[in-house]
Amino acid sequence: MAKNLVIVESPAKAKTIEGFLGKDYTVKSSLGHVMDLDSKKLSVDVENDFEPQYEISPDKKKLVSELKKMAKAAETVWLASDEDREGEAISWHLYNALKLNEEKSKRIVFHEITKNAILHAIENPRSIDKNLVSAQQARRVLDRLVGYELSPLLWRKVKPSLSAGRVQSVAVRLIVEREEEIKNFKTTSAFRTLAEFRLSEGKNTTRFTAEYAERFKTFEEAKSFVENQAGAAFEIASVEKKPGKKSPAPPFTTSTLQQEASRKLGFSVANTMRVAQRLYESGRITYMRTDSVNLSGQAIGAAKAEIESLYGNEYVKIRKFTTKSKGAQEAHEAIRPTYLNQSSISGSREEERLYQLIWKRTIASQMSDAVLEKTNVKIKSSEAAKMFVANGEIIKFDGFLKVYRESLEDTNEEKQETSLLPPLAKGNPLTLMEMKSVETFTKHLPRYTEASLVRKMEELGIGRPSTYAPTISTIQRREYVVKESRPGEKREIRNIILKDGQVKEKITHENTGNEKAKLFPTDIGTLVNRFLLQHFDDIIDFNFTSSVEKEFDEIAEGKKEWNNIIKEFYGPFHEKVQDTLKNSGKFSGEKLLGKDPKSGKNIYVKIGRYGAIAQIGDTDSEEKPRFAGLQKGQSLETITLEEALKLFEFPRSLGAYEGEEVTVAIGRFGPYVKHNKLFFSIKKEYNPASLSLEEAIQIIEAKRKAEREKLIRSYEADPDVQVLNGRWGPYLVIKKQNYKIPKDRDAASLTLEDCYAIAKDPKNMPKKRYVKKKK
DNA sequence: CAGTGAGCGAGCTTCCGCTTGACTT
Repeated sequence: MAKNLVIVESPAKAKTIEGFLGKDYTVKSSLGHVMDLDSKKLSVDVENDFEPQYEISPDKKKLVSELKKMAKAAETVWLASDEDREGEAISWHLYNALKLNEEKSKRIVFHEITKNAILHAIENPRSIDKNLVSAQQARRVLDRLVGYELSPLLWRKVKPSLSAGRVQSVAVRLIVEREEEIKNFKTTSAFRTLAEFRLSEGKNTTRFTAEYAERFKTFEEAKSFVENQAGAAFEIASVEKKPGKKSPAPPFTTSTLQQEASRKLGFSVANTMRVAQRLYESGRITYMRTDSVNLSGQAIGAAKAEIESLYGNEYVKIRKFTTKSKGAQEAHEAIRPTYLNQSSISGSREEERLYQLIWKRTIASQMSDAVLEKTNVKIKSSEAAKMFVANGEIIKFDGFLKVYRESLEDTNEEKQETSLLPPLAKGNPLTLMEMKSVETFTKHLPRYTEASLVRKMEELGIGRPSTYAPTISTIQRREYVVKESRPGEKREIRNIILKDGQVKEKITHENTGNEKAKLFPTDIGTLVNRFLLQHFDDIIDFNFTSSVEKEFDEIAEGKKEWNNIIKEFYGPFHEKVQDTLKNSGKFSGEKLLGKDPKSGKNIYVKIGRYGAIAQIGDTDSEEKPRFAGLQKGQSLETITLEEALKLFEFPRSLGAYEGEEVTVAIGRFGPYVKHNKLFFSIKKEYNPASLSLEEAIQIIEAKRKAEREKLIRSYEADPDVQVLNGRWGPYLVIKKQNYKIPKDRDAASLTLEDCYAIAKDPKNMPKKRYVKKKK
């Protein structure tokens, strides 16, 4: 057994470090936290100074006992978890879980995974920083108290299984409020007038575009302006040249990597992290969960050498970037290639593309500025009060743009038009080729994508690199928000065109409101947000996290006691929870839509136990109300009385088939046809509202046919065994238990013995995915 | 997810932040 045991957080890191240290060192990883609060209980003693009740995490029991054994045999245990709040707590928990003591254990930290940095760290050990551990404890306890008191309140007042928390509830709030802004946005239009010119004299026939400095509010104004330009004379009034420059973006952090991979490669946030993880594990890139833009000295040196050899010395510019995002803890480097001399790697297509993006961004960050020349030209018309303006931009030196250009963020701002300008001088007469006044509409703020939501959260200091992707998944899994693409609508655009001395009007079309993979709030998300805003606006305040972070910092500095901070928060918070529990009724978002014209009963929509429902009749009337679930795509916000009434037309009888009644209805899994106690789901091609008996029979017969073809083999000797054809190909059933059939076996020729053998092999057991919700 | 879908109603659900797992049916 080695004399020294070093414990880091990640296995990939452990492997690298073991290579640096001699045979006297064994390097192991803790795989993150090893202790946590029991998830089944509150596990915080609110009566007793908020003492947290930690336990060894169930999935870490084996690992901890293994580490304990190794620690016992070792002379010294080096606790080398990351140098931040969470890392310090991990070391402290290891210290306790492994039953270490002061003499036997040492705390070390390093910022670079190089031999020198590790050796230096080992020469300069320290002890565990208890204040930093207390700060982590405060963070942990606060999140538990908020999450585990608010969530059950939601179960009681809104709907079971919901959740709320310091981070996720703010993420949902951002999406809900953006949607409200969009709903309240009033589109207006104005007429932009663009003119295409060329020089009247000389050989250069390059055309260029200029925009008139005023926008017209009405079609009439625009039209009379354009008409007046028909006989006008144009000349260059001024030419102004200004130098400009562009600088490269800093190297990637988790958040910026997620944004760029989304914009440039179309990756979801979760996918980016999955691919980056693989690159990290295969030693291609540095750690992918980081908020640091810092590059190690070694990396900068390698980047410099690479740029020099690829593009030349004039393209090198060494830069030190500093992190400006709130609450950054900087335990790691920026995300960069491990070996900068590899501009590409071989792997899966996704790995190759993501790697290349990281390589380019890192290299570009150490390259020269791009040098630009911006030209602003003003053009005078003899018949107009204001000027036409043209903007040009030429790149005099490309610098970092040779390698990488950051994608533009999706905003509602119009991009300024620039065009390539011919050489122009003051006084040059111009010939008007064409003039167009085009109706343009104002745009609402864009909806969030996964990646732009992460950007916003980082800006607000909410969440951490390790939680961005999981948080985005959580709010979708809870059905607070949905990621969707929606087609836009066609919109008419009025154009006024002046060409060859004639003014014409023309209608063109544009597609507007088209959304791709954007986040939309659901009814539940909107309702929960409204509830939290009404009762706990302080918790979902955008500044809540940053203000508690300040307090955590003071705990870390030893200026405050962690349990006092929690006490100050918990008192009023808990009281509000109790008060809401007692004095506030069900929060269902109930809305009266109108009256049923037939019965005169009220029609409501609201959120029920399983989601959005419509209700006909009043709860307190003698006759019980009837309920019907809303269809996919319908929402409390937008459903009309007519649509709600239609929901009550189910179940509907279509007539008889084979002497049995055929009905159509809508269930938990969508519309279905019922016949002779059997269910047949209705595919999207059919409309359940207008389904005819003929169509229903088609559906029934199609399913029967599939059923008939389902049986591949059965065996007389054992009727419990069947080989069936399912949605994913052939499978085996023995006594209602399903088994996979290995790919190299021919399903149709399996003997009964083969079937038993297949069933015995545990590899063929169906995977029980973590199906938490059974029903 | 290898068949589901309605009435009863007990028991369950939940946070954030560290890390990878064992697979893709």
